[in-house]
Amino acid sequence: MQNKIPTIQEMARILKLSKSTVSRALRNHPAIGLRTTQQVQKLAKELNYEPNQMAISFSKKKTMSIGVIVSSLDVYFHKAVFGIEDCAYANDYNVLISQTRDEYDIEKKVLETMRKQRVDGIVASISRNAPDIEHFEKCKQYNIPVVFFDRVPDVPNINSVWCRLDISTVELVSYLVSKGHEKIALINGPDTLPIKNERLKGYYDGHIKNGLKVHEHFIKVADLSTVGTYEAMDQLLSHRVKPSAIITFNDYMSLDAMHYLRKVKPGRYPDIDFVTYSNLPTTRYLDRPPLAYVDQFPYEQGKLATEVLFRQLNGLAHPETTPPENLIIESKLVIY
Amino acid sequence: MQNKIPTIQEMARILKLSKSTVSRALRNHPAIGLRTTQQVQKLAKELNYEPNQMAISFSKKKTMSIGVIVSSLDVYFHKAVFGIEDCAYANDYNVLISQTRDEYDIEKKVLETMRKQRVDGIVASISRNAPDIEHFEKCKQYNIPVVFFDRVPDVPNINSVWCRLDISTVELVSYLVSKGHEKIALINGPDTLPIKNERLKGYYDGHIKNGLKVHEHFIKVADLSTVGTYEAMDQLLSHRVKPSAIITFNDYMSLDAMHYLRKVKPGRYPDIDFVTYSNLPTTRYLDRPPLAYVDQFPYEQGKLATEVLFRQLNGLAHPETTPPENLIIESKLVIY
DNA sequence: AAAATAGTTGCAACCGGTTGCCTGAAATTA
DNA sequence: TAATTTCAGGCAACCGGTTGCAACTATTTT
Repeated sequence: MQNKIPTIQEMARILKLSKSTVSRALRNHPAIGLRTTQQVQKLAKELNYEPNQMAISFSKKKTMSIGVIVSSLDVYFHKAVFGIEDCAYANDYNVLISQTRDEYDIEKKVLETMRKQRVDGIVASISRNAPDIEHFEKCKQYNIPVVFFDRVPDVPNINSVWCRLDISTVELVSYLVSKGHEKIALINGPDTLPIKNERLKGYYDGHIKNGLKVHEHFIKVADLSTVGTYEAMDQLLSHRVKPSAIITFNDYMSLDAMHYLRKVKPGRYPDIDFVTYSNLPTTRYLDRPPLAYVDQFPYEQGKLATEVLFRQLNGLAHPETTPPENLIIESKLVIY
Repeated sequence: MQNKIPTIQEMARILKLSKSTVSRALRNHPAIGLRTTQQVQKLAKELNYEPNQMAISFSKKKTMSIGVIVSSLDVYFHKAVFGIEDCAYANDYNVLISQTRDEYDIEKKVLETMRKQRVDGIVASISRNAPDIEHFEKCKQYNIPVVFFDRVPDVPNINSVWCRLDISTVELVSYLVSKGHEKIALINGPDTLPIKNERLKGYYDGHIKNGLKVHEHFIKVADLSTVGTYEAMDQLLSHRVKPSAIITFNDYMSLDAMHYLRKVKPGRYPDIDFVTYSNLPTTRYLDRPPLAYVDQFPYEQGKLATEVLFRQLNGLAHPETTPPENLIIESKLVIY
């Protein structure tokens, strides 16, 4: 009942040609005559021939697909994926997405799966609690280039694209100072080893630049859970000296922090101004949204990282003339 | 410099065995002796042998991967993808995700790509404005089963998993009535042909059940843009008789509608209660969130759809005893 | 002791393309 | 006219596994 799926050999049989000729004719190989080429392409169209991608991948040792590893497809990385897709599709590549849920073990597993699937290259943002990147070592052996983005491990000799936050954080502090704030707190994310801690650096630099003294108890670290943020807020606010503005690690944290201040303990403390990083589109619907945020341009990061990846892919044959690339883009302070 | 990637033939050469023996030994084939099997597996471990998935896919005509087609990886479909992944990974399958951005042309393109990649099966939520599903026809020829979920075309003889909304919508109306509302509006999504319009049905049924008359001007249709929602709200509120409660198509729309009422035209109209469908986690941070929402269980839908897909995949050899499945799950009214 | 059986392993085809090299015919040049 | 070049197409190996079947050895049965 079901139609047979046409293959090259089938078409060769029909046209009484060899399959190599058909293969070449389909790709407009110059060695094949015009008449033959047209004949073959006509038949291919009639039969709805579609090349078997599996066979091509196998024979060319190229899957024409790249792997993307992110912690989670939240709004932020979703934007990054769009950038990656746009670049990949423009190069006729497919995209395989895997989420690590920020767990090192899952990251190792999905990386292994991708290697076994023989993706041609990988764009990755490492897990927050990955202690190392040795699991990426094997990609070298398999000649699979890797470009890290956004969360970039702090080791030499890798491809990376990331968005520096220190300068914008200084601006963030300056902005708050210009609004009259002098007691500025920072609730940072977990302090994991392989990733740079630029929010903290910018926080210090911003205080120095504005001639403010840093109060160490204004600096808190929270895991990224709601409860963790509540605890950090609790500690922060239980101190004698209370901040008048808080810089939070990201928008999810700012939501929790604001919620704690205004809903969990309403009226207990004077209101506080918030500023944050990245940006959830839904934040703008809040009655009192954060005053400002630092845009980290996830779309652009994803796109750039993929461009780097393709340069590495094309340069695989000449590794000596294709050194690793490390691109840094500047984040931007956005005031509502 | 780079290590060679070990293959079966390489190991066969080292052990002076045939490659078929090595191949079988690696998979614990009973016909292979214990000593040989152990020997082979020992060497495989030493060499870090990893089977070439491309070669396996090619020779078995199975890619061990399924395709997922959704309009966008927003929060809602993101949950669905988790359900799909959980089920797929449990069956040692990989997942390829593609977003259509709700455009028919992109849907056709990604579907074609997946077919060329020879995914073993597809789980799809069709684009909102897809006029038909004929582009899925070719999957039959390629023996690629398709399971539609969430947005299910209303045609016979397909696999589908969806969540009925009519009963919950009746409950939604009843809930609002119990809160004293008698003038209840509905801002629905675009009325596209292939997908059932259960919100509207439930809206009518709910009015009948509660002995309320339906005012046609309380029923609006908006595209899913912010501006579209603003316009619908504007029309709704410009009428002499104003609603005291509004049912919105989804949470994004409720955010825009509330924003319009409270921020764009503040104080102009008496406040209105909102209820909605699905649920953004960030909604709870609003000062006046919707009172209730209808949970559509995207995770469960995704998981169930994938289970159906695997049953279809396993039944491919016996299509006569594997009829299409159509599962319907019940949505649930959740009151904050 | 011959025959049947069970347990191992190898041979070779196959999956559907790609590609280096060869061949034969036609066209051009010497 | 013979030699050379060009053009068009075919042959066969290859990518790295899987699999049906044959073959060989050792053991058991008759």
